[in-house]
Amino acid sequence: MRTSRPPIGVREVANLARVSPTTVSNVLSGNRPVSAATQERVRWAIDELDYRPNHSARNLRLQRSGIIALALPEVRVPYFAELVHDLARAARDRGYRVLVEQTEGRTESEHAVMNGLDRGMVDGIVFSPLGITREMFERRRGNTPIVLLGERILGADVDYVGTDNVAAAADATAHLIARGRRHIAAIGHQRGTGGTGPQRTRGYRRALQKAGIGYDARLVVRTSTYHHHDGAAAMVELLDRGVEVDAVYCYTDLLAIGAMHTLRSRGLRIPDDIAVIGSDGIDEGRYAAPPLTTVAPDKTAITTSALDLLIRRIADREAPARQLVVPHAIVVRDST
Amino acid sequence: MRTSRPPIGVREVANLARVSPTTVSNVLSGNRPVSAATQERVRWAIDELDYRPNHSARNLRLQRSGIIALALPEVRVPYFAELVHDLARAARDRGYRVLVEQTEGRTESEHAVMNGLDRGMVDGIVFSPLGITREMFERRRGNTPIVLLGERILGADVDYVGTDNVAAAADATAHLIARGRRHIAAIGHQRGTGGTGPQRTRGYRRALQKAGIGYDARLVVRTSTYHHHDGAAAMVELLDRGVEVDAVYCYTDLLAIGAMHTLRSRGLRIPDDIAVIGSDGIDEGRYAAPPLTTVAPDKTAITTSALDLLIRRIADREAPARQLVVPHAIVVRDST
DNA sequence: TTGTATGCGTTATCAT
DNA sequence: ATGATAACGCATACAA
Repeated sequence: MRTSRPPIGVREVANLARVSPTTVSNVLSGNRPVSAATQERVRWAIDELDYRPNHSARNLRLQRSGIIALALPEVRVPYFAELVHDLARAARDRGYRVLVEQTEGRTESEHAVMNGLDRGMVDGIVFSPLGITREMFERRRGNTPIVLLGERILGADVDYVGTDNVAAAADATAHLIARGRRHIAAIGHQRGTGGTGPQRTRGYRRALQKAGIGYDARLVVRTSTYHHHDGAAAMVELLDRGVEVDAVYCYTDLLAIGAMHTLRSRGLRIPDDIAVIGSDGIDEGRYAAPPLTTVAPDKTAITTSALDLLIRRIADREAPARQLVVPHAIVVRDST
Repeated sequence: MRTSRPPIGVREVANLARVSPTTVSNVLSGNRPVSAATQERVRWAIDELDYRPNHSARNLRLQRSGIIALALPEVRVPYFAELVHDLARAARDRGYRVLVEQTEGRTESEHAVMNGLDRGMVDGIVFSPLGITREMFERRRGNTPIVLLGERILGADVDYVGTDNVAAAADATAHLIARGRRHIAAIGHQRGTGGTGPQRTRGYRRALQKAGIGYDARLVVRTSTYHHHDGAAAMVELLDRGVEVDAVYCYTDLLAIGAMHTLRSRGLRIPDDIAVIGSDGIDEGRYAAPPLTTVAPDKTAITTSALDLLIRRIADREAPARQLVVPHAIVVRDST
């Protein structure tokens, strides 16, 4: 079994087919015309020896790896899992494979990603950051092409694809207001001003103001991450504050599902007692109890645009940076 | 900005530090002792030039890429997303990165994975197959180390990590029986005899038999995949068959959550009217309505064992193949 | 402790 | 249409 054969390279194939390595290479790449007869001999030899090109050598020569990295906080968060899925699909169609790099919120990892990982390991990076600042970006070393997702670095000269977080939050909140709710809570705020959290809080406040509803800080609950349990815990905290609440806008679907878990266990009816809207549009929301209303970005647009920008940037590093904003839409289900 | 500097290699660093490329290499790898003074000069030069080793070149030389592939049907299925997460974490600790290869159930993709993808692209593959047969394995070309997950190829000389599917199914069924249920359905069977589906059906039947409960084919529903909607649809079909049912064993948690969705929309109470148990132990189950009882494999054991086997196989391709069975346990929640 | 020379497997340039 | 040769950037065997 598993007998270790000698390594087969273009040379071995060339010898067997009685041609030069160059010709073998050309048969494979189609870079130069090769006569039909020669081509057949070469293909036969390739098959005979079960030759397979060596990726590393080809990379070294071509200065490209055919791999792009997708850097994100955690794959096990469904939104990111779906992102990996979509991007891997789109990438495959364009001849790329996807390496997954989890930052898990570590600043050190985010730095490493910004600085391009190892040289030659990937041709480009699609990066969904948590806490990248403009300063971090500008101190960036290495010139691996990179496209930022979700979190815009204001004023930075960098390719970016995302949604309008402020508008999305305002739309979500307005949706609840349109449903007749007046005591609307928000779950998912985070400290700082740059991240998506604060942006969403801004949209939330904007919608309240537009409707003439006063802002009550006790209705805004911070979370450290965006998992189920954060949403569940935040909802417990919110209820325990004793403020009147008849609706909740959650900054991610996972938070919303966690929050609904708490509501159910407290015997509260959704949406009768409290309406819930999430944000992300993950599949899990369809099967939640009740099915979750959510403000969903056009995910296909995100992945294909990100890939397009990245590939353009790989081809031309001097091209002007582009910022793309993809549309979002409210998917109404039973939770509101 | 983005000015394209000349490429920096060991040579450039060596020149600036007034040493040979060898010494630079040694400073980086620690393979040979280097005097403190020299070391400092080299490090200074590295920093000065912002030198970063070229991955492709190093790979070509060392015949290793530092990347392992995780091949699976779909990342967006939570069980697999959690697998990616865990494996990526474990891999990072051992100096590997993870490339995700989605087969999406295509036989052609599974073949490609079996045959080792491109030579030199990855050092090894962790493969969670859907429809690999023993014959496919034995015709396998290429000798990229591979570890199979979940689905055992009987009699094949291949490294493998998985659970005892028959026992897990029997335990799940027995759990329902212990809860006093007698009309137990099964959702998730698939055609054939080799896959995990048929194995679980076997365990299900075994438990029924042991309890003296007759087997009724109308209680077994096939699904083509393992998504929410398959579970929901299967449950609709099951209820429409008009057979008496007081419990359901679903072959994955996603199926179970989909099934519960149908039950809720039909106004059936869980577990009062129908108890539901799933299989996988995904996080989503905790927040389902009601929280889902499940038979969960020791996921940490799976990922770390798989990685151990793979690394062992990378180091020694002649080592005897090992089959590892990791334990499973029933996590009791409210759905039963 | 450090340096010189070679080759990993491939493709591009320059020749024929 | 095909071949000889060099070079991608690095790490090692061999020398000093």
